[in-house]
Amino acid sequence: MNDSDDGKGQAAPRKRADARRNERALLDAAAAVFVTSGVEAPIRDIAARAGVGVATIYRHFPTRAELIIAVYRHQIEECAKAGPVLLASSASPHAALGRWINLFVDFLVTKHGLAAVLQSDDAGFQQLHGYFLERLLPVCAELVAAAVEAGEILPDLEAYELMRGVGNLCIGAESDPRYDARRLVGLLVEGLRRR
Amino acid sequence: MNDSDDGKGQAAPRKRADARRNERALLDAAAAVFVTSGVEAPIRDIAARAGVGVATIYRHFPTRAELIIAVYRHQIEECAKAGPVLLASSASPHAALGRWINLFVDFLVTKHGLAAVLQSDDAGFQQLHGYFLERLLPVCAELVAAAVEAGEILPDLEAYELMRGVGNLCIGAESDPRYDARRLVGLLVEGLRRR
DNA sequence: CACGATAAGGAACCGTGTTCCGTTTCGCAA
DNA sequence: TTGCGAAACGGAACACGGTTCCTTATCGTG
Repeated sequence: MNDSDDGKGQAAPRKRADARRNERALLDAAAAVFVTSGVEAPIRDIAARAGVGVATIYRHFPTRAELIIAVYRHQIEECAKAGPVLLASSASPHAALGRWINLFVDFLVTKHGLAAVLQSDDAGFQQLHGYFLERLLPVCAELVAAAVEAGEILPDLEAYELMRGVGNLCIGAESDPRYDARRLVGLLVEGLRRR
Repeated sequence: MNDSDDGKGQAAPRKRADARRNERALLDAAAAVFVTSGVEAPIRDIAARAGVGVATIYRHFPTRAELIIAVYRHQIEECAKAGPVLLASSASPHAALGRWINLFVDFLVTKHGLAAVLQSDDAGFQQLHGYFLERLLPVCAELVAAAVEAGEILPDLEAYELMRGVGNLCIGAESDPRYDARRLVGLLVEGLRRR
């Protein structure tokens, strides 16, 4: 990744030093606040923690989704990259799929409120949903396809539906000790299996 | 937990006629608005539709959860009552469990936003969560127990977890044609099966 | 019919997201 | 080093929805 490349691809108009400093401060502050108050924490809290005004957040991250993506982009990349690795190193495609989904679940469950916001039908979060899909769906689809080809699972479920289902199962998992999302996801993956 | 009866019925101190009229109007208005705008529709919308002031809603239904419960109470009762019936009339306990869960899913999926709000960790909705649990968990538990006893499913999942999982899978199902909650729930139930 | 209790209505209040605008800071060049 | 225009900033102001408060209207009984 490039230091001043925002990932949009075109020639970046060269940002001012204070802008870069603030962006960094915002990312750090957001990460910290997300941990304690969840990804829906008030904008003002994040701004305060970063020592900037609210408008500065909007300038750098016009939507909350963009801020969330920026904070977690690295971890999401990691997860995406793990797919092919697991496929190559596991005993079977179905096993790889299961392990990869565990990775995904671990990520979601440890980010307070992320799973919920990911499925929100609020317009501002479509971006977030879109980003996750764009980045992780191909990986998931590859694993599913491999498992289908190996005859381990039935070909009747789209990878999209699987990912949404898994995401849904993770909602609220961090705030209810009686609810173990991992177990249910495991059951779901088990249910895919051809019998 | 409940002082004998948490319903409306018995020792009511005799309400005034206009109060009863407004309560009815509110229930009708809420039902209509829930259909078009979901269960999180603005209070003011419901008040306007019923032709009353906002305070009147709070007087009759102090929390949104109470309003939602009042609107859907009848259907929830129906669902609860269907459990034993299905158990008696189905070929096997596992089949009965599957059918009953389908009923539950159908109910949730057709109530815009209800599944989401059901899992919300917002304090005001704990009541709603609590009511569903209180009413439906015993039914589900009975079906699960029967299936376990018949040796059809493994005894390693609490009915609570199953219900929460099913509820979670229903989130957002009404607003995404690519996502079929019924199918995923079916897979989950399939995953329960002993193999 | 009068009067007290019950209920109604809507303005006001509060917290949070979002926008606007005057002020400050930066980076460049003279 | 200083001056200047553009970039960026901060916080007040606005929008919106939930919740409360207080005054007024209505009910129903004596």
